[in-house]
Amino acid sequence: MPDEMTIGQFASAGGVGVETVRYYQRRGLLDVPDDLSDSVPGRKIRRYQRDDLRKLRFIRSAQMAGFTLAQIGELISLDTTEDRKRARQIAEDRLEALDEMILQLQASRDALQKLARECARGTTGPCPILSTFEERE
Amino acid sequence: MPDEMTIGQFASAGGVGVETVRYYQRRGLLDVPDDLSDSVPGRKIRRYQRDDLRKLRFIRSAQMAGFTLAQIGELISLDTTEDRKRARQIAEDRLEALDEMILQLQASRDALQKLARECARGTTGPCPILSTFEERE
DNA sequence: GTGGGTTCTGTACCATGGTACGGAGTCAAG
DNA sequence: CTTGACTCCGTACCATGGTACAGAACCCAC
Repeated sequence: MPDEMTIGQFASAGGVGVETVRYYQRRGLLDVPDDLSDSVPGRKIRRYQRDDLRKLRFIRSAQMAGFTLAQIGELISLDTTEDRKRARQIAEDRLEALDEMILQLQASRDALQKLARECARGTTGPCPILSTFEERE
Repeated sequence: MPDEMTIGQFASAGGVGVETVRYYQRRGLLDVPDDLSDSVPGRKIRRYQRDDLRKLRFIRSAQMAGFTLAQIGELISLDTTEDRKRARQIAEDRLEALDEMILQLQASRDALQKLARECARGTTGPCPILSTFEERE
């Protein structure tokens, strides 16, 4: 992976499509690099640095953690500010939501496993799909 | 909760809005009850039964488990058929995805907790937000 | 028997997170 | 010095999962 990347290399290094990179730029999550009119004069194509990649990967990870793009935007802008309190607040809110989500998912997981087992037992008649998710509220 | 419900009672018993019920009907996930022209002749307003509620709650739970409405539709239709194999397949696929999701979420959880702790320690300077999600891939 | 709150039907609109496309410019290899 | 791949920019389109009307009919209470 070269140190200066074109958008195509950058996107695939981050595991996304070129269009997605541009979308994140439109959303203000990634910034558009070097103004390409100044600095290196002969250059009309933008280059992306490792730092951009770091940010892009952050976006993907945070998304996996259930943050929306809007929240991710806030996190990124907090990264450079001094507002520790706000950053911590966001993290803790998400932490709480995440814990709840994990519990919920685990319950669903168990229900599904039960379903798979029920389905495995015996070979005729319908599986009790609807009842699998019942009485767990 | 009465045994025969109007759509409004039905929706709130299921924890959704009336429009959502209708949406699920349009999607074919819930069926539209008794044709209201035949059966009880004087009646122009549909009634929902406990069984419908069971289905509605199933939909919500399955959604929580990460199923899309399309998959849920398939599950529901399998519930009454004999295709145990297919039902089991779907359940197992989702089980796998769910396990992965839970792991991912737990990793994110840990990263976030770390972030919150970092933010708590010391009161000045930015929190290391971006780096929190780093090097865990 | 007249309100006011539901219901029914249809169609329109919304947010989120992308994906696609057209047309022009750029760049590196042969 | 052309050709083919990639970039830039704008705008349009997409799927998912709803949410919001409008206009008419209904139903229950007073």
